[in-house]
Amino acid sequence: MDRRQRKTRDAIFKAFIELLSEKNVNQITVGEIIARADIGRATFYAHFETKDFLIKELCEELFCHIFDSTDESRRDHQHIFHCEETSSVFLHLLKHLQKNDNHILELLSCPNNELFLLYFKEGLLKLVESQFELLGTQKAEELPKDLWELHIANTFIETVTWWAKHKMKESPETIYKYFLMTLKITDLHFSAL
Amino acid sequence: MDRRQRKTRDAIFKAFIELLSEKNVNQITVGEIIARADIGRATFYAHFETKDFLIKELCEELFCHIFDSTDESRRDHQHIFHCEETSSVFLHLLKHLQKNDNHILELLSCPNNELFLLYFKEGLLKLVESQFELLGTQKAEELPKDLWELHIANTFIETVTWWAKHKMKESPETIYKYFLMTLKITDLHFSAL
DNA sequence: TTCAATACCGAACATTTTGTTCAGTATTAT
DNA sequence: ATAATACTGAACAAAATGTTCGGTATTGAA
Repeated sequence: MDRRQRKTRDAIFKAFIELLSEKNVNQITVGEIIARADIGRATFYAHFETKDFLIKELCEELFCHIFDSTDESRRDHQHIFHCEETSSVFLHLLKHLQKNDNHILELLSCPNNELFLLYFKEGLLKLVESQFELLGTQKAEELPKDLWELHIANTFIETVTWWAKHKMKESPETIYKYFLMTLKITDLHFSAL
Repeated sequence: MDRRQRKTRDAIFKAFIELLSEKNVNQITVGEIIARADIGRATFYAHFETKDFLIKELCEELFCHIFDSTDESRRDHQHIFHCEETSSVFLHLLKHLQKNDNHILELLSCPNNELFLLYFKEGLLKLVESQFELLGTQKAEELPKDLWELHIANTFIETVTWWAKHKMKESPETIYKYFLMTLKITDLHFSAL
């Protein structure tokens, strides 16, 4: 990609992320973005058809490396930071998130984060599904497989956003523990519901 | 409330819900809403400041009765349909949803449903919290209480949206079972993650 | 029934935002 | 050097938002 393109693209992303921390998505206009990014109006539209597409591509770019890094077929990828092999891809993900490259967690925890969560969930779901193939079928008769996969993805997202809202005071290991604990519940709690 | 007000308000809600099934939120304009609702432009703005407020008030109105009906202090409310007492407020909720009054499930499962889910979650969370007070503290040392409450609310929403996406073929009882099953997980599944 | 209050109408208007066009300039890769 | 391509910036068209206001219709209460 042309260096100029890369530059303006990043400027737009940066400006947009900044604005997101100040107001919610619907209130951000293209005019504000180009003013902040300091680019021409025509340039913006040369890059993105609409604001929704901007968000979509932003998410793809941000989430891409983080999910790719968990992909079995690309295990030999170069990490930005040193990454010890852990038994769980989820713990792996949490460690990535802790580095907070590109303000991913800010995006996921800002007001009006719905769209970001949507794209994050999309990637996560693929990951969960691929993990499941490795594991084979499990009690499919009782609980639909897709619902179960959905639940794991949702629970991970819920745990991560909770973490972000708590300013990430806990360690990735603690959060991973919480993640497992919310998935695995003692009978005690249940009967009361 | 003035009958005229009530009438236009409902007309706006109805038009908006209709449009939602055809296109996503961002693409719906005020112009389309007033055309469909067959009201004057000024009238719309007399009722709602922006589209976001419209959504907010729509949700409040729709979710109000469904959550109120689970409120302990209002147990003597008149249900729209006969409602046998069940041990679980969640099953109670599912039965309400099955009736599909006011297209609640359509809203929760349409594309760009993020805002609706947000408001639904808000109400649900209050419900869960109130249920928890009755139950007392439970292993608070190990898993933060708020995270646990969040998890129950999220799991319920996830199960319900899954149900809606499946055209609600399953019975409320089955869904309730799934809801409990996703919360309660066997050790088997886990170790592999 | 009468009457004051108020909600709606609808058209006109100002403003904002969106999206396009294009000639000129700057940067890039080769 | 050069051809291709990306950016500029201003002007423009189109669409959407939000406001104003005189006139009309409905309502709830006396």
